[in-house]
Amino acid sequence: MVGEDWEQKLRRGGYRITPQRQLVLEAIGRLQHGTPEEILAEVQRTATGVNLSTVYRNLEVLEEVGLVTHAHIGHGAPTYHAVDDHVHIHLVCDTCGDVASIDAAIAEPFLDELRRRTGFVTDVSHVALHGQCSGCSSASTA
Amino acid sequence: MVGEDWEQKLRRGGYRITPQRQLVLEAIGRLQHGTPEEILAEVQRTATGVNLSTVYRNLEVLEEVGLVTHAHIGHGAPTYHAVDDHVHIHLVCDTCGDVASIDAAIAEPFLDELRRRTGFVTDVSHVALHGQCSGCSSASTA
DNA sequence: GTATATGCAAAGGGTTTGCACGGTT
DNA sequence: AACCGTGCAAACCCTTTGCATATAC
Repeated sequence: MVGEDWEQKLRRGGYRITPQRQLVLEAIGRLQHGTPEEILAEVQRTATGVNLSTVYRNLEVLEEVGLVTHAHIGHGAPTYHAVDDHVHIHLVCDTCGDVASIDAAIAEPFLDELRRRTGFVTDVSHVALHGQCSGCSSASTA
Repeated sequence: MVGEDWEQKLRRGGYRITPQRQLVLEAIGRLQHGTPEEILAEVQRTATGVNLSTVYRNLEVLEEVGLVTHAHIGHGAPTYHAVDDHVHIHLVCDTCGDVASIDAAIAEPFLDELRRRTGFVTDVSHVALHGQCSGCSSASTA
């Protein structure tokens, strides 16, 4: 579930290994992706005492050591996911609210071109595209 | 500055023409892009009495009738801009915080491909890419 | 034993909403 | 005159922070 080296990564960053950190990491692994609140809910299925602010603090730490990332997929809370997941792009439908994922490879040619032209290096896992999913766009065209 | 048909667009949507709506629209035109707070500040250079909640309500209305759009470029407040601006993509540097703009045309081939493969229709003006600008990425590679 | 991490509660930013008044149509 | 829009203030959501306690090292 959670790789063997997560402890290494934390220690290398000067952080301690705590049950809360492990639980947060495992919760993300199980959920695939989730907001801080959702992650807390998942963590609390195992340990009810864990606090929201602990989740926030640990998400920050886990992100700093490269175990998780987050993407902003809408007006509300960001979504966190494990770094070792296959890298994907979020497609957020602003009409029905659905969030789909697609393999990030599809964007590589574009992002390469972008880097060539501007020097900008895109964090692929952080990409969220807004628009309309196929269902909603055909409904509004009809 | 503000096109001639903005009144038309509002009326067609069933909305009234008010000084506040005009001021918000003009402020966005002058700023090119800005958060609700920044737009309020610009509006208040002309009319001090205008309220933040009025700005929020009018941004929503102006967006609904197609006069402005917004993009989320970071953890904080969204950025609004006029629709008749040349359409651009935001490149947000997560290291130095700089936000660059680039003509959206560069993404068209990718977005076309995306639509072909998934049916997802992307709102181009709403795209914000996170990563590192050329300065920061060469600094961290060096 | 010491420094870091946690829980709790309060504070903080950004945004929305209820209500009475004022302005557009 | 009717209804929509505004200002004001309170409420709300999400996130951060101060502080005392607990825990990993």
